[in-house]
Amino acid sequence: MLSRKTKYGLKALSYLAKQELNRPVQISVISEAENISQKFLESILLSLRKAGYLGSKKGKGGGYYLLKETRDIPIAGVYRILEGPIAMVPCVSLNFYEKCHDCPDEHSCSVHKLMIQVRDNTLSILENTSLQDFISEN
Amino acid sequence: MLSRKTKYGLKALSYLAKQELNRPVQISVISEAENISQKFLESILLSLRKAGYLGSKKGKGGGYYLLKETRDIPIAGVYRILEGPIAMVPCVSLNFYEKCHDCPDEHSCSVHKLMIQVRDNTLSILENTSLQDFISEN
DNA sequence: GAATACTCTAGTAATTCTATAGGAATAATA
DNA sequence: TATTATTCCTATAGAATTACTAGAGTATTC
Repeated sequence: MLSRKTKYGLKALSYLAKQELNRPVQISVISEAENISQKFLESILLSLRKAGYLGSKKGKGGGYYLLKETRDIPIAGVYRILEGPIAMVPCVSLNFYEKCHDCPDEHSCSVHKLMIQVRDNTLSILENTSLQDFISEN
Repeated sequence: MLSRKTKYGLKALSYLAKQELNRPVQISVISEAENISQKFLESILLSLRKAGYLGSKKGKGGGYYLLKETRDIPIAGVYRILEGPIAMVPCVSLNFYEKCHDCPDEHSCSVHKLMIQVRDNTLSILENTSLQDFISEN
């Protein structure tokens, strides 16, 4: 299941994507519109800024805004920043690979094979879906 | 990411599926073969038995054994027992539906739509993969 | 310089995960 | 019947993660 962090992050991004002009939107505005704890959202938006998805402006009239076109933001990247690996087991992860502690040999592991399938499938959706598809109607 | 519980459960099932005769296998044998804590495995196998996947026999010469043909055990069901919902958000789950606390209206939620796609895709893999495919070579 | 809004570090409460402990119940066998 | 092997069941505990919260600090605008 998706953590709230990721869900909130996606909702915030789509909120920003829906703005007509790409003007800074304050955290408080997004948090109210999307029913998200303001302080929590604050930390989420900060991660997204550090990852290069958002820009920010301090002071009066400040806020967060998208740095790229919505078409150029695949969901996969956002997912990795907020949720972590897309793969279901670390030994199958492309970006966060780790050996499983209980498997002497990956190639003989039955779970391994199945999870490669699941990963490739999920990945193809998340990689091919951009924030643009995400906000368009129907 | 998959919990260890689910991973261990899948490994144990595939271990049982690989047995030539469908004779009871002791927990201790599986736990040693698959590097799983015996007590932990005990509780996992118990859940699988209660869910109707395994039969058990007590006393000397006892153990666990599969109740169905490997072809008739789709991974999806096992996943639901051990891991829980397949969907990434509860509001999109078929078997564990729950309203999201932060969404006044599901239909206007951008996350909702995407997660239906992800769910359908993952589901089609897990539903169409049986324990049989799982243990066959390559 | 006052008000506004993001930045950053820490901490904390709640929940879930990963087991572990210990004994009761059951079955086979000597 | 006594012994031994095995599952069954309940409870609990430590570790890790999640979901926030607090508050001081910094930059910007008016």
